[in-house]
Amino acid sequence: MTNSQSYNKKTNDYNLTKNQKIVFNLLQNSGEPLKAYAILENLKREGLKSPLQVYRALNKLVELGIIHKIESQNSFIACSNSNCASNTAFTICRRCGDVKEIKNNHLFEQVSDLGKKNRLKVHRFNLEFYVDCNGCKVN
Amino acid sequence: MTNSQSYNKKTNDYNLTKNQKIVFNLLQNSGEPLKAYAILENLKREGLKSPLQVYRALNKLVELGIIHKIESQNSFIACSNSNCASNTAFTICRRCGDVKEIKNNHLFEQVSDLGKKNRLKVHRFNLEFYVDCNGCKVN
DNA sequence: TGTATATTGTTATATTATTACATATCGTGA
DNA sequence: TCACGATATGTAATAATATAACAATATACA
Ligand SMILES: [Zn+2]
Ligand SMILES: [Zn+2]
Ligand SMILES: [Zn+2]
Ligand SMILES: [Zn+2]
Repeated sequence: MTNSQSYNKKTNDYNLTKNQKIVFNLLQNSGEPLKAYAILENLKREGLKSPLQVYRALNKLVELGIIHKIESQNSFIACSNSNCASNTAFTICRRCGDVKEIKNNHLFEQVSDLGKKNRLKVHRFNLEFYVDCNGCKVN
Repeated sequence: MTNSQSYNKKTNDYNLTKNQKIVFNLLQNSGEPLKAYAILENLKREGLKSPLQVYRALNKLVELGIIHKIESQNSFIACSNSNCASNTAFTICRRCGDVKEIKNNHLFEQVSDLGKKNRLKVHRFNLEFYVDCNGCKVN
């Protein structure tokens, strides 16, 4: 790749299996959060037939840290951060639900520091800022 | 009350209705997160009969900020913070699921500052530290 | 090859949450 | 006091999300 902004994680980087690949590709191409049953609908043409096929792939991809679950939406989004290391930070519009992953290493360090200062043995964290997004702010 | 640590929010402080009161009291007495259908089971003796009665009460209590939803568990816990103002911070044990609300005003300010520094119009935030709790750390 | 591990396919089922609609209660101003 | 709108309740049905159980395949690798 010529440009770090256009870098996308490759499915082969992780030895993904067939189902894992097609689910991951869909999420990466979508760029926005998708729900499991929406993914299933989308991928019926690719041969997926049951929810479990989708959930199994999603669970594995979450485990690898290359997608994240937006718990409050039961949706899944491809990681757009090359190094979030399973720590996650998002903005979520409280009106339209638009989700963006925060890419700010300084913020990640500061949140980790907050955990340390509170003497917590933090394995990972998840931070969600509920905001008015640019599209909704004006209304 | 003689002691701020023993202070519990009173149902009457919020003009709660009958169903809201019994759900809130159960959560406050429990002290740990409960799931909607577990609440329903518990409160059948109090006359609750349908999931919707529970969900309606829970939604209202969340809106008031006196309980919080732990999204990753689909569970609900009474707020143990007198002033979280709908911002929330928790530790969640990644092994046993034990949840504790963080009471550290300084932390809340710092996280709010992180939002401001990122030029976000933050309505509220939710921060989850996935930890090994004291009971599970030794294992 | 043999064997353990991981993945897949499929059906059924469990869990979580909302829609729809009828009824009742509460607050407030005429 | 009454009328009215807003809020809360009761109930049944159903939607949306997720997992259990089990058989069959594929993969890694000693
Ligand atoms: Zn990420
Ligand atoms: Zn928006
Ligand atoms: Zn709280
Ligand atoms: Zn624990």
